[in-house]
Amino acid sequence: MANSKLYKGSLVTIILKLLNESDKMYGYEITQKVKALTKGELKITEGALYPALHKLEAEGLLEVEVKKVDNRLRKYYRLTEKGSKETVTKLQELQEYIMTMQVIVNPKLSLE
Amino acid sequence: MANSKLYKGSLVTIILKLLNESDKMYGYEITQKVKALTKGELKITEGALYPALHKLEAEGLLEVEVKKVDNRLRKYYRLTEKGSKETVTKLQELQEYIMTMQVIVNPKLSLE
DNA sequence: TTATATGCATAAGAATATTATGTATATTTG
DNA sequence: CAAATATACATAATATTCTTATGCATATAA
Repeated sequence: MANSKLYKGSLVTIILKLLNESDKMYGYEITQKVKALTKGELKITEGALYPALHKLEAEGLLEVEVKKVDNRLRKYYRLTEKGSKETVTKLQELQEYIMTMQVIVNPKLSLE
Repeated sequence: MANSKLYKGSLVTIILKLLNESDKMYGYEITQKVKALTKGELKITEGALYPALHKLEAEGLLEVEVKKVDNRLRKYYRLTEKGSKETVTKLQELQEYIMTMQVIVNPKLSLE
């Protein structure tokens, strides 16, 4: 992915969340969407994205539909039911992660 | 570290921030401090911590002072000036990371 | 006296990402 | 019109970071 090492481990969460919003997306579209949303801050590399998509598919979280558009292939991915559930889990984990880090970084905060 | 994969990449930020608050700390103390702050949510493993401390020392961000307490060794680490500067950078990166992820996760937000 | 806590360390392996390629078509630019 | 850039997928080699498993040693609690 990009610059700060903190993004390590976030890719699956990002993919699942985007698919949860957009119904179906193809790989290249995901890279462009993230670049646009983050004003170029975060650039997902193909070497990370495609293997991640394949793994999510193998795990049954995504399903694929191949289409030919403008004489070029597109592999559209969409969440399975299992993928939708996992999305909820991943988003909860992200919120927990953020809260935990806030507590460590801001000594005035504390967890209940 | 622990459970959610999101913590990957966060260890250095955590170490630097804790040392920035506490002046000097030793390894075991760091693991206990994090466990206490996060109510057990996050457990830093020794296999991750000690190599990280050694690396930060090798990079000149930390300096060491060995002390014998109760007949047991303690290696106290404290930030160098370079380490203090890097702490600021790492905390900024954490805030950026959190903002970026919020934008991706919450479609109603956007970056300026 | 046996387990747990304190305190350090490293090696093997897993997981995740970067960098570098490769293939192919479409479109923009000089 | 040729060359560069954009679109679209893919994988292999390498780097980075962490988990798990060990190992050593002393102190304290059960």
